Amino acid sequence: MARPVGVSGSDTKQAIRKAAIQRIYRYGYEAMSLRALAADVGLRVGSLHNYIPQKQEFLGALLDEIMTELLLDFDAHMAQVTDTQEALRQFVHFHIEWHTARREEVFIGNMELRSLSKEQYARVIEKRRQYERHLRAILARGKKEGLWKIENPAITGKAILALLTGVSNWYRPDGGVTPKRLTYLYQRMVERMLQA
Amino acid sequence: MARPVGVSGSDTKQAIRKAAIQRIYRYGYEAMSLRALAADVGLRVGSLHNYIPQKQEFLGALLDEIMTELLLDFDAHMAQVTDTQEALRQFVHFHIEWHTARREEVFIGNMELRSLSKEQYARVIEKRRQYERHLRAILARGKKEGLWKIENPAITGKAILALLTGVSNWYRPDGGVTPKRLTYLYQRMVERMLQA
Amino acid sequence: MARPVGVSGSDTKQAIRKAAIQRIYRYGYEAMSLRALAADVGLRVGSLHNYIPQKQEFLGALLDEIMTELLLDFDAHMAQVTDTQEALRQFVHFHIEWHTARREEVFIGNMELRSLSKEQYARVIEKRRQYERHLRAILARGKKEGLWKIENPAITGKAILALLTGVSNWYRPDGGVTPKRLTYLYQRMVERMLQA
Amino acid sequence: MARPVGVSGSDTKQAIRKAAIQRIYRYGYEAMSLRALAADVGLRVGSLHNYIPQKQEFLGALLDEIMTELLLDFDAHMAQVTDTQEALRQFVHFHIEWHTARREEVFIGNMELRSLSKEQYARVIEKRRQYERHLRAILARGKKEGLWKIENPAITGKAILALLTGVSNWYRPDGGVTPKRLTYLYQRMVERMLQA
DNA sequence: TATGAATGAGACTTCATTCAT
DNA sequence: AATGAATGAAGTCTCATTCAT
Repeated sequence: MARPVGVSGSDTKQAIRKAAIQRIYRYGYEAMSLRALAADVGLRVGSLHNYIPQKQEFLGALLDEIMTELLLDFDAHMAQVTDTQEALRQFVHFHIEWHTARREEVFIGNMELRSLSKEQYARVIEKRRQYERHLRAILARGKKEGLWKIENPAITGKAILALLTGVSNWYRPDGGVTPKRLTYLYQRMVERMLQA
Repeated sequence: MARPVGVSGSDTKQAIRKAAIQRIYRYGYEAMSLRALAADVGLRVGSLHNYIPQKQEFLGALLDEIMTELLLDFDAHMAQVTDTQEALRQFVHFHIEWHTARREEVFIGNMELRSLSKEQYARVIEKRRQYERHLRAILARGKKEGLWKIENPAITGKAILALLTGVSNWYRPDGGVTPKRLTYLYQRMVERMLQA
Repeated sequence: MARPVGVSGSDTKQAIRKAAIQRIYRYGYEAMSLRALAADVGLRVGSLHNYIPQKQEFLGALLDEIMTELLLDFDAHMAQVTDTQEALRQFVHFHIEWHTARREEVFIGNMELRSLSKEQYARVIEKRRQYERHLRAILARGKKEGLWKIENPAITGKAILALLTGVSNWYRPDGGVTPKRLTYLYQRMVERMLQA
Repeated sequence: MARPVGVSGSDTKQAIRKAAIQRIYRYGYEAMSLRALAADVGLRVGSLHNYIPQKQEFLGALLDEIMTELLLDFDAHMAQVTDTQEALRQFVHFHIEWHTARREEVFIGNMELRSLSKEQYARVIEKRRQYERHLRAILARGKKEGLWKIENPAITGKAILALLTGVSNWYRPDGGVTPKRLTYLYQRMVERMLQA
């Protein structure tokens, strides 16, 4: 059949992306069949290949985009921040906000690394490390400034990230805790963790 | 064909279990083909079905066993502990130890919940919650005793678990940090997080 | 979209024909995807259907055209020839010339008969037989005139055609042998084959 | 379903090979669907993969086997022959015999070279060239011994092979000409072609 | 005339599973 | 206990074709 009236490929592409994120989040990349994904957006599996020529490439591009957006949003968020203590607070703020607002994406960004090809993995993991470096830089500054007590900066960085990212494992938008409150609680926890 | 000399069924079963854990850990349950698993232990896929009648059931049993062992080991570890502060320290100790010694099992115990059937999920998640309740009980006692400042016990519990469990995402036995030292560092972090 | 400046539909049709011949020659009709063919001439697959409504019909028409041209060119070439010996020489001359100049077309004209529908096959094979009859007629005349020793005219005809057509399997225009020389060599071979 | 009573994999393998040769001969490799091939031997398409893990590899192996057998049979056939003229006669004899007895295999061995991967092609074409070299060696000997008039040995070799191989394009076992008679006719033709 | 969106059929392939041997 | 042969379902992907724009 030809193109239906009033259908734009760009809309469809977005719809596919959204549906894919949902499915990967819920069942995992391997368990996402293209047939089911197509059905989600009202297409037949053959039509999907106008948008997803290769499932594997699609995953790589998706994770790359997620990490790229994370980095860009982070830069924008931190642009004006100079004070180190404020930087840490804003890191927590940003991380919690992003990880609650874009919970699914964040989750698959962490979980489906293992489903990437070697090349894709290298590309995405580098962006992930870059993000971690941002946190470690803040921690290093704070340590130098004598603000915090940090025995092992590498482990402390990993620990804080695990602590914060854990939110995406259980947080539900309708769960009775606002992102604002969540942010506040985690800021306090992190600050206490680093108390001199 | 008859059983080769010197091979016992139980050994094979253990070998399969081990290989399966490795594969699920590395690539995920969906990505583990029984053909490949059979090859790992020197069998053909047909023979595997003497040990794994159903792939799905196998996963359920595996995760159930892991959680059961976790709970049993936990009970044994905590048997003699009465003091609340010591209990927290021992919780961290136990958790870190188990999550470094049995990293792969822990990881798939968290990740592959989504691959379980509804019934399996319910059974396993209940054990998981039970484990969480142990931690929450300690936190509640500490709060009541005025030891710690805990604004939201549920979230604090989730946070501590995320913090600790994160270890299994990056810890490598050959990475220069001993489990003992790791335990110490995390004990300190957790205690500071809860400082009054 | 409108027709780009300076592009005429007829040019495009010729370009498609040429590209199709190349592809069929190299990989075979079944292996020629219309997607790839479209790309060869700078179109998308959808646009191709303005020129090739049906792939199968296209092949039928292509082979029919090739055989028709072969027959027409043959008639033109032989128009003035009356002497029998000269006729054989000119047959060889014509065949070699056509089969080196239009190597790909000749090749697919022989090879892709099996990809035709029954009706197409009947139409094309009839033209092919007609061409064979021209040779057999020459041979028959020569036999009657006592020029050549021919024990089994049918087989001799097949043999000569196989001999000559084989050229299209290995001949390369840049291979160090001119068509003229090639013609001479094959004329001698054929004449010797028929020596009384 | 499990293995039916009285079925041996080896028989099935032979049946598949035979059916594949028939199909490739008739319709070409690209046009041979594994579904159809499976049906030919009473299997479902999935079962075929116990015998044909990869269609492409299967073709490569098939053509390689054909050429290998051709070379082996040739060596056996020529083992006792020393006289040059007799060698040529025996070459024709062998070639005609093989190309009538194993017409389909020979045909696909020539035609489906283009469907091979680069590596497969290299392997098979080398065996083909080896066979050609056998003929060229005979021709060279005859030329040196002054038996024949050969202006361009390379082309003469190609020509003779095309002449002889052409048989597989039209010969039918039930067509009224015995292989013996066919051999005789082609021996005569070839000898005349080379007359000094 | 050209495009892009869609389709349905069918391609090869992988998979978990079954069961006679 | 282990194998090999087979199955059916489903996987990703390709293809020729259609047609509104």
